[in-house]
Amino acid sequence: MDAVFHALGDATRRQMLRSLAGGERTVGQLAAPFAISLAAASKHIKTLEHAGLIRREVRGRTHVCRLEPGPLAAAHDWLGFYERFWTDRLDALDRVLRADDAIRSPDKEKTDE
Amino acid sequence: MDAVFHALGDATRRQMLRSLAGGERTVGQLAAPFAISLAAASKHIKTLEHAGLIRREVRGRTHVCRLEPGPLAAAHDWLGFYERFWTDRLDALDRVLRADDAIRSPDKEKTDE
DNA sequence: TCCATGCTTAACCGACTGGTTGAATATGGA
DNA sequence: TCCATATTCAACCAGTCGGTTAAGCATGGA
Repeated sequence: MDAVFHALGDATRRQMLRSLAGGERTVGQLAAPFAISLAAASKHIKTLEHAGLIRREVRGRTHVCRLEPGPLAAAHDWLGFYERFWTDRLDALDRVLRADDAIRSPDKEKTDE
Repeated sequence: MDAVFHALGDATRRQMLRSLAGGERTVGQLAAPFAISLAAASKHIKTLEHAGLIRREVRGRTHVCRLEPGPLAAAHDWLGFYERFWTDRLDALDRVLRADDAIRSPDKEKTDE
């Protein structure tokens, strides 16, 4: 989990994942959009691989990468735990607006406890 | 987004968020479970604050923190973009199992392109 | 066989990270 | 007023990060 969030905490790597969402990409293809050396890109890719976010298949002299969605799903689930906080908040706002609009009953924002 | 994922990329900070899911916590309360100095905990909290994940309210000499769900929702949404990859994968598995169970029609795993 | 291609590795650099300790700041209470 | 409490700030340290350049290693094709 540490490795996953850490890997996601870099815009270059997130863009690489976006690219991989379009299908398989070689290391060179992944590196192309960025103004960095191939060595630097290679490190980014290794970071993604280490986090389990991509899988690499060596075909001849090219390394073909594909998205590995498992860790993304795990991170999504982890964040999902907090879903009630933003939905609750919207519900609370909704209640306040509804009450305010109708009968003017003061209703304090209630943020759990 | 960089700051958010970076903040989440540390187990200590993630545990602090979990604690805050239970309601408001002071800096001291957030720091208590960890075998680190208060100064170190203060830095973690500042990191969470900088990422917009928490809000701080100074009450007298204590600093009370509360969860700020917005960036968590944003991260959740960002990951949601990839949802089709793990659901697709499950769908594919489902199709394979179903076909395998019924009529034995070979169906290659299809990972988009 | 020889060379271009695709990519990794190694060594290095400046910046940042997570941790420390010690001092500073500000509030609350006796 | 004086002290304890709650917290930050400043300086420091070792380790990691993202980047570089230069060299190395396979593979594919002429």
